Amino acid sequence: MERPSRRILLVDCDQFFVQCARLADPEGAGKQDLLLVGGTKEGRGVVTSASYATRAFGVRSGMPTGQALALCPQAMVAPVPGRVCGERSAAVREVLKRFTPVVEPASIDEAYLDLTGTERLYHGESLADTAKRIQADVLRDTEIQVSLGGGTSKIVAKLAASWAKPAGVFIVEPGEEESFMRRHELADIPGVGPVSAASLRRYGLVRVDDVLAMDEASLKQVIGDRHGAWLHARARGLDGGHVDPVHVARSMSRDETFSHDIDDDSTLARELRRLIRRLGQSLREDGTRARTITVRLRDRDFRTRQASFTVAEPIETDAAIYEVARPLLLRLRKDRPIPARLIGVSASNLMEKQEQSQLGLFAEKKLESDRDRTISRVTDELRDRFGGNAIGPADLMDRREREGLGGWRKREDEE
DNA sequence: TCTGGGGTCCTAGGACCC
DNA sequence: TCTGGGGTCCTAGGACCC
Repeated sequence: MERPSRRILLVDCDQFFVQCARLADPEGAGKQDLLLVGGTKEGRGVVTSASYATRAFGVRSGMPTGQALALCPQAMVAPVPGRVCGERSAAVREVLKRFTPVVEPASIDEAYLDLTGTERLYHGESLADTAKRIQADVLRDTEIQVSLGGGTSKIVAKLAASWAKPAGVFIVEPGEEESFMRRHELADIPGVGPVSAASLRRYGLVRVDDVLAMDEASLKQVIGDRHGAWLHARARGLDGGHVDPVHVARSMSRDETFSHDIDDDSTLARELRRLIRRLGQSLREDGTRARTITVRLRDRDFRTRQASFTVAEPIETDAAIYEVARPLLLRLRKDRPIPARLIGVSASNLMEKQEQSQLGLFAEKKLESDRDRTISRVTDELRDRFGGNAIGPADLMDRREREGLGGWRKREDEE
């Protein structure tokens, strides 16, 4: 028996950061056709999102802002309006949930919807008509313009959305997947980036057509079993993916590119502590703890190095994270002591609080106590109420030192 | 014109255990 | 005294996405 084909939509906000910047600043950015969001004239940023008018000049997102301004000197540069982006993203999601509970946010400005089984509920309405109603509701209730792609798989819906832009709807009917895929180059397929595309090109594989002409066995012989099976399916518009409304974070990270390279160990240590403060607060807000801490440095020459360490018992306080991170930073600096342009810290091996009661029993040394965690939550509340700098990390760390919990602050190299 | 910030997944080698 | 294979965990790096 044949299963009914799935009805999947991808809802994608058009130039999302540009729309948000205009909503955040209606009198300034709101009146600019030529608008770049992200980076500054002087700084090292890149364009996060470029308005459609600037794209006519060859501007693309990901391009250094300086380069974009060279192409389009009249453009206005606006910062990424973080708060507005978060609010509108959540608002769009709420509208989508009115149409189906199966909503999977794929990024801040995209979400997959699975409408399989809603035919009767919507009285046999076509997927295209449902998509148009979603589009109209989102615009009316959030002021955000979206495009929608639809099809029988996530990959088809995703590619269809790019044909729908801007402000359109594009549905690939069941049975039309292969002919739709033939319109594309392999590099258009999500997951085929510049490196894979270049290596496929060496085998004469450029368009989806080139892959459709091959049987799976020959394809596997050329590019390997794993990649062969993967590409064979994608070229036909097939992926194994389901629309999964439950998101579990795998990692959390904070990083920062400096306005000028930093070569001083104590300055780097201070930046690391600032990032850990932000990371720690996010972890606690999320109700998760981490077993693995990774410190990352990007050197002046853009080489990126990282060092990580896994502890037996998951941690969540700034002081404990710093205790793990500090030696990692020292090691990276010792290995290659050249100026750094970026420092980052990430937490992975995340566990929810309920999962972790068994783990700490045999840990040789406690990195944080229940009391530490309570204090750090109180600190979060104070920060929320009185602003980011009300209480510094030193307060907690000094206390640890007084009580002999940490040995890491022996060196006179901080602040 | 020098290259953001936040993520996910995969690979590969070595340690360690059975 | 030498020789296995399998499984899991940790670490480092890289491709890729928005």
